[in-house]
Amino acid sequence: MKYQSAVNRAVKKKAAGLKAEDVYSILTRIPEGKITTYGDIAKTLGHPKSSRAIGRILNRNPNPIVVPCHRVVMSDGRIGGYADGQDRKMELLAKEGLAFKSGRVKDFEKRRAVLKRK
DNA sequence: GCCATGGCTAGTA
DNA sequence: GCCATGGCTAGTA
Repeated sequence: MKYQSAVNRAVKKKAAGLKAEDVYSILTRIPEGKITTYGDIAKTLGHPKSSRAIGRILNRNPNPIVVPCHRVVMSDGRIGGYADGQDRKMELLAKEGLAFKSGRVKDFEKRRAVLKRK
């Protein structure tokens, strides 16, 4: 996969510039009891294909106290990852009033926050 | 290469 | 399931 990575690099170079700070900034405005998705954050920041990169950024969340990254789940309502484990993530969400059904957030659509850039 | 994703398709029941 | 994506780091030279 040599040719592909060359192509990828070219494409990446064009798109570049996803700031961790912008990601955290959006997160701090998601209220308790609401959630969003990796993809929604990516789109809001103008990088519709960078959902996975968002996950990587959240993984190194420097300050879990002020940045509630447990409120970010997958696009299909599944829990998604968490540095301290999925169980911990669900525990926190439950505490904020969320419920789960077969591995997914219950009433997923109703729980989605509307994101605004800055 | 690895990954806290997502979207789309084939293939089963 | 498959694979494109993009940010990042370990590990080689």
